[in-house]
Amino acid sequence: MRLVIACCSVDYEGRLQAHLPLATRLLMVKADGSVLVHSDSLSYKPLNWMSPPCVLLEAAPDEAEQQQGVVAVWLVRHTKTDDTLRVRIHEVLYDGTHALGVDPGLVKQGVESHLQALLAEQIEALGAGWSLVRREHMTAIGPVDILARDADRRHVAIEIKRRGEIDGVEQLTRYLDLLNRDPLLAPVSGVFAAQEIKPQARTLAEVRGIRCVVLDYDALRGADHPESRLF
Amino acid sequence: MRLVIACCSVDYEGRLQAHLPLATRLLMVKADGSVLVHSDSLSYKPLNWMSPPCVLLEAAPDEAEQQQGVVAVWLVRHTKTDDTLRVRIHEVLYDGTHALGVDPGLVKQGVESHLQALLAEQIEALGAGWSLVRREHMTAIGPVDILARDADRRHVAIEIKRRGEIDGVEQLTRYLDLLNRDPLLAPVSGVFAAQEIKPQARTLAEVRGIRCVVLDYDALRGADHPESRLF
DNA sequence: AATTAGATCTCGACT
DNA sequence: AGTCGAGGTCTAATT
Repeated sequence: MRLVIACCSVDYEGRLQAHLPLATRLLMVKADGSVLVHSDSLSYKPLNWMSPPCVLLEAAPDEAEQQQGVVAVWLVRHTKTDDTLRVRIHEVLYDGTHALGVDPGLVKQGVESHLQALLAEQIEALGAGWSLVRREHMTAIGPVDILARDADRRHVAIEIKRRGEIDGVEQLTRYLDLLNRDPLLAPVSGVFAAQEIKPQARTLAEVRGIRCVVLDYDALRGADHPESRLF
Repeated sequence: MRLVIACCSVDYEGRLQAHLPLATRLLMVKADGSVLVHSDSLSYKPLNWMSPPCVLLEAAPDEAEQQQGVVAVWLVRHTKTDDTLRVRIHEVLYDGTHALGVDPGLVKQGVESHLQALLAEQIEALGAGWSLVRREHMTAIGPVDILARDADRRHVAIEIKRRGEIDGVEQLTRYLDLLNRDPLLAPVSGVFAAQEIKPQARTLAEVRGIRCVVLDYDALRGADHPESRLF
């Protein structure tokens, strides 16, 4: 990884056009050729960047650029889309290269798939006498997260989100429309389950007769496998 | 901005739990206190991070950590949510601080708002005799991008996206349902306009009688204001 | 402060 | 290669 602290201006042209006026920034060049331009605040997202696969060409400034004080020009070009990033460097304050090696990568816990697994194993948390039919029940327009039966053995389609918003209700509605056309399944009711449900989503769900359930991840995990924490 | 190249392991606990095994990485500490952990590949996104507002506490390793070769521990805590990032440093390969100053920020061109402005000014691009009623026409569930009239003076609601996907069609459908209940406006037809329309979105739109239009940003810009390019 | 919709979304999984 | 859905989404704009 090459790190350069430089006073520079940056222009991106590709899916849109973007311009960064002259200022001091961090330029990060990664082993895969990708380039990130970071300022000293507003974390997470670079001000400007180029994703791999791309190539970095370091060129000499032309006469007009030299007169404006440009000492080097980086031309970064995406090899598939021809998006380009042009960095005009006026002053280099630091330039260092460090060997980092391959990263073993991130281990995650607590995402939607875990919620789905936990709820499937504890389907009776939605009501006494409920039973699981299957996870990822396939339909013509995609898989329903969980298909279950209530205490009266009637089918229930369950859509699970970490954050329940309006498009999740729309998605569940499409599944319910489809499932209710199947005489072997109908009538199928709906449950919208999430760690957090937005007011608009709740309102739309209730209008459509879909039950909303707020999930407590820690409670589900604790009740199910108290010993299974990764950390 | 402080840059540290170090062999380290990282643990995040907050909205989920995440663990990074021991490896050499770049640690970036910004002026606002935020911390980013970057590897040498997979651009754009840090492996792990902490957003402001947060505080970095540099602590001495405890005995168990010392025996594992930990020479320093960074504890980064979000001051509102209590999310924490724990960086255990085994070896420091570089540690430098650079003053960058405030960044003047990014200037963009070519995003959805530009598309909307261009199409509003050239509404006749959708058909001869069409006229603009207004942009951002307000409804009870939010603003419709463009409300127009066709050659027969009938109302048309236009939803604009850079990439047209299924949720955009759902959004327009909700607007149309609502607008068609207003006797002063009904009947209102729909146009789904985007630089790119996904097949599923197109199919759903056509089933619902919504016309799909693919927008050419360069053509719209060129036809309207050939002299107004920012670059 | 809370909510909504856009993003050069990115990223991974699956077809 | 394209498509779809999730994300510690992030981020800016608006209420």
